[in-house]
Amino acid sequence: MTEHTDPNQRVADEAHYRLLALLEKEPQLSQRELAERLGVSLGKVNYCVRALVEKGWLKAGNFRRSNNKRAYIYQLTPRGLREKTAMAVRFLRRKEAEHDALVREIARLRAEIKGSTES
Amino acid sequence: MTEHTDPNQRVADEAHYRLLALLEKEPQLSQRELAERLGVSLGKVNYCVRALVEKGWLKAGNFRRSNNKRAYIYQLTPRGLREKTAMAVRFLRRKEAEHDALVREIARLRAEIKGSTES
DNA sequence: GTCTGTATGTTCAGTCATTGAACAGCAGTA
DNA sequence: TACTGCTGTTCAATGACTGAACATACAGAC
Repeated sequence: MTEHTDPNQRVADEAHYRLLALLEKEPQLSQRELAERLGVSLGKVNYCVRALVEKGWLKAGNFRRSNNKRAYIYQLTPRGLREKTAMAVRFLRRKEAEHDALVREIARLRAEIKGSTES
Repeated sequence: MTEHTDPNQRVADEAHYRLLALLEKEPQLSQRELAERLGVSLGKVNYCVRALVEKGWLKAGNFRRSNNKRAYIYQLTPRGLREKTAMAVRFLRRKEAEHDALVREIARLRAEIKGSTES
C-alpha cells in the first residue's frame, strides 16, 4: 500500500464527510458538541477539523458572537461544499452495496435459524 | 467498564459467529484458509479458534496425537451448535436494525445530492 | 484594573484490536 | 537422512481511537 496523499486520507473518509455535513447545518457547534453528536472522541474531531482546515475545505472563522468564549465558527468553503457533495455520491454507492450485502445476510440468517429449529 | 466475562468476549462477537458458521460446513479448513475466507488475519483466526475451543464450543480433532496429522478438524460441539444458532438470532435482530438505518441514510444521501445539484 | 470561573481548542500517553512475518512441529518424498 | 510443504503458534509492531490534562482567553464580579 503506497501512499499518494497525506496520511490523513486513510483515516478520514466517512468521518470527514459526517463532519462537513453536520457543520454545514450547524457551524456554531464546538468540537466537544461535534464529538458528542458524531459519537466520536474530542481528539478525533480536533484531528479531523484540522485536516479539513488544512485542505481548505473548512475555514475556522473568528470569534463567535453572543455570550460564548473563544469558540470558532466552522464555515465550509465553496470547495468544501463541492467536496462534501462528491463524497456523498461516493458514499451513496458504497451504502447501496452495503445494503445489498445486508439484505443477503439477513436472508441467510433467517434460513439458518429456520433450518436449525425444525424438528 | 467492569468485566464479567473473560476478555475475549469483547473481541469476539461477530467473528466467533462467522467462524462457527463456516466451520460447521467446512470443518476441514485450515486456519490460513479460514483467515482468507473471512477476510481477517491468521493471528485473529488463531485467537478466536482457541477461544472457542476454550469455551467448549469447538473441538479440535486429534489434538496433540503424535501418530496423526498436524492439521486439525474443527468440529462444532453440540453446545457450539446451539450457541451458534442463538448468535444467529441475535445477529438477525442487529442486522435488521442496521438495515433500517442504512435505508434511512441512503435516502438522506439521495436527498442531499439532489438538493446540491439543483440549478 | 485584577481575579475567578468557565468554555474553548490542543496535546499526547495509553488502550485495544488487528496484523503478518517469523517460528516450530509433523507428514510425505526423494 | 535431508528436504519440501503445510500446519498451528507467537508476538512485536501498527494504526485508529480515546479522554484526561493542559493552555488559552473571554465574561462578569469585584
